[in-house]
Amino acid sequence: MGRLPCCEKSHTNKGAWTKEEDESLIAYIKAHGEGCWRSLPKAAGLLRCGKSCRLRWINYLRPDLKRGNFTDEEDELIIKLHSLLGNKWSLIAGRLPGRTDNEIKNYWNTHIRRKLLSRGIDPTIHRAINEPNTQKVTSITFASGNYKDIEDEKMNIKAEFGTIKEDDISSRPQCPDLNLELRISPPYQQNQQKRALEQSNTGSWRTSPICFKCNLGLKKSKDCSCSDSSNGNGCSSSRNISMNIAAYDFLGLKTNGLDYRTLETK
DNA sequence: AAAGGATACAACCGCGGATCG
DNA sequence: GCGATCCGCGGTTGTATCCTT
Repeated sequence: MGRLPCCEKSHTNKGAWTKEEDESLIAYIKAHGEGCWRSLPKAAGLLRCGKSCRLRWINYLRPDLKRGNFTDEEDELIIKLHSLLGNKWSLIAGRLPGRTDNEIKNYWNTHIRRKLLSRGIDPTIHRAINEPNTQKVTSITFASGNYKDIEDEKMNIKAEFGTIKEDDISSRPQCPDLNLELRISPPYQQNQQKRALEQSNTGSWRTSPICFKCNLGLKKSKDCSCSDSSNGNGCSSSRNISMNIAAYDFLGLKTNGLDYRTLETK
């Protein structure tokens, strides 16, 4: 069964937005707020479909958007996040304040892909192009990370999820470029009580009730395991959850004064 | 200076998941 | 439980601008 069109195509404008249309949209959203995109065009007096309005607002008109060139810092962050998340542009955008998924996607396709290719790296799998691709893996580079911290982190990840094989940790060449073959599985539940006790004593990150998926911004995932957290809220109310320290260290995001813990996912 | 190609990015399209009645 | 509807995402396209010849 096909979907109904999102709007009456014959009565809508397409193509580039005019200044007047922009102004109408901004004025309407300022007065009434975002949301209800389907009815917004009519209410705002725009001959556009709701999706078009939403896109225009989110990608171009929102006042908190950061226009202009991407910094090297942002470049590297995008590469790291892409190596971990793949083409999940909205999740990546959620870690870059003032940037939109569309902008990052375009930037990736026009700049970063080329940059990686010029470095001899396959932008899809984040591996050297001439390296035999026996297995798709997620590569994460901690260029500025402390190696001991990384080793601790690997042990912590193992303890948390119980799914990284011992030889993955001990037998890898000891180099700062961490190449984790991530195996995401239902979290390790057995020690939750013990960890809850630790939390009360130490406040340690390992005791956080927020699951790994939520740390990655995969809220409301069916694999989410923190819905039974002590406050009863779990991921469903975690729109403003700060990334816990472990996760953002793990992602290599704690860099150069940018505190990504404060960022929201959309 | 003009033509053609390359690049950048705004906008569109179709799909899937979430939500509602 | 099911269909209808809405929203958001990722891929793709269209077009303006820049660059090269």
